[in-house]
Amino acid sequence: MPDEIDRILIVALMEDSRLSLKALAGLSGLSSPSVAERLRRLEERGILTGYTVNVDPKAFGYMLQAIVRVRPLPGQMRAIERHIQSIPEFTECDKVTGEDCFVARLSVRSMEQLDAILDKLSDRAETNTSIVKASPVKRRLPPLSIVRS
Amino acid sequence: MPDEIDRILIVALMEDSRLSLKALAGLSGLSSPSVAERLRRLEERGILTGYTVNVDPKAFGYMLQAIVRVRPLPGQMRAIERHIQSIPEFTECDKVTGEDCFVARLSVRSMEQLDAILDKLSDRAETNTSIVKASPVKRRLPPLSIVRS
DNA sequence: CTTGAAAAAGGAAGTTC
DNA sequence: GAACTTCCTTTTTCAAG
Repeated sequence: MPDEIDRILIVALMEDSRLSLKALAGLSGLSSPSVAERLRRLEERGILTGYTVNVDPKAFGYMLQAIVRVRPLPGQMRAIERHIQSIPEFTECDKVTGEDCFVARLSVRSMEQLDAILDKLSDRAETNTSIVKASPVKRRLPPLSIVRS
Repeated sequence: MPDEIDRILIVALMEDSRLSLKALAGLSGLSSPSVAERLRRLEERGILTGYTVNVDPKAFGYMLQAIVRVRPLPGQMRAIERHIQSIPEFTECDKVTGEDCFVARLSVRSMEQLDAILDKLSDRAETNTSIVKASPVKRRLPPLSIVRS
C-alpha cells in the first residue's frame, strides 16, 4: 500500500510529470536518491503505470470526438473487440455490463470519417453514437487518501 | 500547425514524458536547447496541455469503475453539470448529443459508494449505469500524421 | 538552430539508523 | 529495509553567434 509520501509524489507528478527529483524531494521532505527509489518501487509495484502528456487532438485535425456504445451481434463479441482495438481512431474502449458490451471513444477528423468507421462495424454490431459537445470534467484522479487496513 | 519534428517530440513524450531534453534531441535530430524551445512553444500554443502520470486506481482502493449516462430532468442540466464536477469520484464527464446529456466515468471503492453517489443524482436526473469489466483499449492518441493545408 | 561554458540535476557507492 | 551524504557524471540553462 502506498503511504503518505508516495501519495504526495503521485499527486505532484499527476500535475507535472516532468518535475525533477530535486523538486519532488523538496515537496516530500526526502533526499532525491530516496525519491528516485520510491518512484522505482511505485513503478515496479504497478502503481505508477506510465508518464505521459495531454495533447489537444484538434491541433492534429481531429475536430470531432464521439462516444459510441457497441452491441455486437451474437457470436461477434471477440471479433468486434479486436476490430475496435485495430482502429487507431478509437482512443479508449471499455467492456461493460448491461445491454451494450462496449463503450468506446472515437477521435475523427470529420463526419465523413466517423460515418466510414461506424459503417465498418455495422455488419457485426449495433451502435449508438453520441457526439461530444463539451467536456465539463477533464480526466482527473479520484481523491487519493490513504486507506488504513 | 505542428510540423514533423513536433510530432516526433509529442509521440515520444506520449510514451514517456520524463524523457530528457537530450534524449528528445537525439530522437528529433535537434540540439537540446532547440527541443526545450519547441516544447515551450507547443505549450504556449495549447497543443501540449499537460505532463502527467497514469496511476492504478486500485492501489488506492478504487476497486470499481462505472460509466454513467445521465439525463437531467427539465431545467436541471446546469445543476447536474455542477454537481458532477463537484464530486471528485467522477473522473471524466462529457456533454453529448442524443437522449443522454452527459456520459461520465466514476471511480469508487465499493458498490455501496457507487449507490450513494448515484442516489444523490436521482432527484434531478435519470441515470443508466454500466460497470466496467475490462478496458480493451487504454487511453491512447489517434494517428498524429501531419495534415497539409 | 547551434555551440560551449556555467549551473543544476541525476546516479552510484558506501554509511547510518 | 529505507534513507542520507558524498562524489562524480550527465543534463539543463543561458549567452553569444
